[in-house]
Amino acid sequence: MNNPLIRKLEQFTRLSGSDRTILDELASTGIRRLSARRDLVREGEKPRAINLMLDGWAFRYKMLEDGRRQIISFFLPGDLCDLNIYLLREMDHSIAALTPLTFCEIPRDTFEQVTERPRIVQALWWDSLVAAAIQREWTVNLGQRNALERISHLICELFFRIRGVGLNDDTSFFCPITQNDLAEATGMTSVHVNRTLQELRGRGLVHWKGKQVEIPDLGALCQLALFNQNYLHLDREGAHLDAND
Amino acid sequence: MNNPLIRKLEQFTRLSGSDRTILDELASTGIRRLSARRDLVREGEKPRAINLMLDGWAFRYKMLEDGRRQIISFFLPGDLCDLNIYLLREMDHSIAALTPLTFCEIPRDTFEQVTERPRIVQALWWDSLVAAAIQREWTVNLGQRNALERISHLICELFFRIRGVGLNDDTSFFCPITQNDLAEATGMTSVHVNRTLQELRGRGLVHWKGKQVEIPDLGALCQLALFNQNYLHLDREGAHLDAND
DNA sequence: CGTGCCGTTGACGATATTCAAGTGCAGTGG
DNA sequence: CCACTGCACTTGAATATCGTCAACGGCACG
Repeated sequence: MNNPLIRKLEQFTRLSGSDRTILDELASTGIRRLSARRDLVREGEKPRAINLMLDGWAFRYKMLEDGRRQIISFFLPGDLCDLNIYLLREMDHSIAALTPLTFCEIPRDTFEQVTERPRIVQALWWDSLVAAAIQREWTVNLGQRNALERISHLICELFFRIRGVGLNDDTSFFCPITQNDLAEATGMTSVHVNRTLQELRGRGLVHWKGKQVEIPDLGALCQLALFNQNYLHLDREGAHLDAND
Repeated sequence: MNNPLIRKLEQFTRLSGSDRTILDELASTGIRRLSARRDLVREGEKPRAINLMLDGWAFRYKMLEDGRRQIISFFLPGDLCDLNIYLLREMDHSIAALTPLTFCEIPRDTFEQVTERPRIVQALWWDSLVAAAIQREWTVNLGQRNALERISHLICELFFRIRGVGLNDDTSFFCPITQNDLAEATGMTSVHVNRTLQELRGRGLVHWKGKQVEIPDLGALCQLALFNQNYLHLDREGAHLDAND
């Protein structure tokens, strides 16, 4: 099986054959499927297990009492949600599938097996530090960037992350986000998202057709978005841990 | 010494005498002082150590190339920044003192001593899960709430967090944030922050005089802010781990 | 007694929202 | 095959929210 978690972690450090075996076992326990737009996890529930996304996209969201909804983050294949989440009594947010989704629920005990593997543990730490950095960058995005920059920045981030697990296609990638989702993720209305995408299309920076997003000139888009990829920590920072086999 | 980290962690679980001794030793190594508005950590630097805030406030921030600045989070006494941060090659954000600050730099080796203590390790995990939840809530705040709700929500959050380490004063607390800081934290201009605070004052919900913030009716403020404290996980969720001594 | 920071105010303008209606397209079922 | 339905996307006009610019007052500090 093609394990996107391995692919992602190897952006940090090269894993050994036995490391990969362990991660493959991890990713084959408790596999579940869910159709699009269904909740995997609901706010208020007791957390059950660690979820690992294998195929398809998902998103974290939170609703306000009056019905407003904010998408807090996107989960791509290879993404883990909330290591050690079972320490909490109840979830403070929900997670839903964006597409038909294949994921696995890793029980606490199973997960603790990988604790024996220092290289994997460090790679997982790297991953959660990056996840935290992404959340911080969303704060910056929502707080400081205007509509055009904000949408552009999100597109850049998704492209780099998708490329990290090898699911891109040169200058384009499959992106199942609707304009309404984009609105909920960027804190704008869908009307304004629509107009902003038209502006990007008009400038020749992004061609979003259906679920395929093409970026003819990534450099130009990054510049417009004030996108600095440093927060994704993609420069093989754990190279000194590389396995030799 | 009155260790605010202990105070904070005991919102999760009761610690034993020896747990507290270890945390007191932790909080007495590498003590440093910094005057207000100076950087503790700069974007681009190699991370050195884990920082623990002991006295005074600090904040994380990030600057865009064109000079715009977003405050990403506030650090109060007892707050730790970035466990395992030394896995990263360079910092993707900066941290500065908001007031004259006393903090300690905990080297990697020193920190790893506490790994022997399962109860402390779990409490630290709880703390970092809460920190992540706070960052998510900021995303919701910036994305969905309007100016009045947004400022109110931030005030509610700060009050609950300050109360968690016992630094509040019944219905008020010391809050060294200027209107300009508030603007950078909430993604508004300082002019609009000013007008929003006047509105809150006019409604009798918040009296912000100098560095003292009074909240006459916390319930009413929470209601206006659509504030739900569940994300702070303050209900002693680790009570089953309580030490007996 | 300046100097600088913080808070405050007014007038004006830009950015984004609201409301309402309409298009195109894929999927469903007669 | 075609009507029907629902969803995603699109458009226009009116409006609200928030930003910009510029100026002023109070207060602490040197």
